Amino acid sequence: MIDVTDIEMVILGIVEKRGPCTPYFVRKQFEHSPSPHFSSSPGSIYPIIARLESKKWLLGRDDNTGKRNRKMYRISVAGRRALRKWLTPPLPRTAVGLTYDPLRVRMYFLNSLSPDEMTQFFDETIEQLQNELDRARRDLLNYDRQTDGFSWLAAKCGIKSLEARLRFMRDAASHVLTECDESTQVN
Amino acid sequence: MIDVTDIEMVILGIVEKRGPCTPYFVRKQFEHSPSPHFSSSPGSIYPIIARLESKKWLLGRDDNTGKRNRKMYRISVAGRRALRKWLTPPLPRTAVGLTYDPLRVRMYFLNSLSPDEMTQFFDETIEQLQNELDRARRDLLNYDRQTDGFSWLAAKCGIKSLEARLRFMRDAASHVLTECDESTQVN
DNA sequence: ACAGCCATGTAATCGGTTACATGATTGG
DNA sequence: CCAATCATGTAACCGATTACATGGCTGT
Repeated sequence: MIDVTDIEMVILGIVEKRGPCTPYFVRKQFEHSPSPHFSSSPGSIYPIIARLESKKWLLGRDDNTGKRNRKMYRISVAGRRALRKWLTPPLPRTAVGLTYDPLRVRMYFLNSLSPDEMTQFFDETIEQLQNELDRARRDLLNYDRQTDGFSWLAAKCGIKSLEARLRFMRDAASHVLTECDESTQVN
Repeated sequence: MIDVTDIEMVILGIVEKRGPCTPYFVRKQFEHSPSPHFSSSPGSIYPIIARLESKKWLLGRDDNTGKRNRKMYRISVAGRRALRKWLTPPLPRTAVGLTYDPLRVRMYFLNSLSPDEMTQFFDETIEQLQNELDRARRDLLNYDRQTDGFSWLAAKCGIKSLEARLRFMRDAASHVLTECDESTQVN
């Protein structure tokens, strides 16, 4: 019985940030997001928007300006209040503390691999990370820092995070692999 | 219908890493983990261990050596194979790409706050981050780098990640707040 | 004509968690 | 003796996702 979920607040935030919009538009925002965390499928978005409407945080009305049958949603005062509450410290520890990192958790179990497989692990993930970083840097160019300052900032934050992981993996690779060399020499 | 979930592999990995153990022991590992991502409650752990047993990746047997009624689980050959497959590149994009960061996503919506509230946001989260970092650094001392190299490495990775986030938040704070000052002066 | 996008929604499922429930052992 | 910890498990729930289903509009 959690108060609010992150995906609820993200959807609410999108409507607040981009102004009144359709569920379809929200869906596209998720689809084009560089972060793959949330699904952009209709079955994921529509029920949550319905929930937000039942909480009276989003107000929906049928929009018949065009020919198409579509529904516009705008944020309510209560919705804005909920969003600001979610943004206001103190944030829950789960929001500030260690985030979940699938790479980190794999590293924890890496001694289940042979030295050769470890080498492969580091080589390939470093390359994949480099690709992700390149992509993120290209994405950053899509944001206009002047008009969309916080989108730019969040994107930059993602890049910094990827950079840190890449740096760590490079360091770890050289440490782990030289240690393996040493033990090979001893044997 | 996902092949395997991360929590399954983490439990499998713990049994592989620490040797045959009880569900209770696995539970305590989660409980004492610095990463709060997975729940350590019985209702979370026991069903997953049962699932792993039904997949024949874990083999359980009643252990009556002591007085207590407990069940020991060990990893099977197939289990070890599954674990190594999970660790072997190419990893899924979701494992290598941008991880979900509750702080980053909040930053994306930060223009919903007033300048004062933004200041508060940065000040308090920076302090919370510093606390988390201190805690993580203390935790690192519990790992013996020699005997438990990859546990140490993973912990270090978590620290590096926290450091990167803290650095970013400090930078962002000064940038955002000086910009606010400028617009105040202009008005 | 028809592919592809706009646009909306539902049903079934799935994985995980909370809350509940039980009892034995151990240390102070 | 009593609190804390060891130790196991189940039932109900919950939120999110996949897969399914429908139909109109648009550009080629």
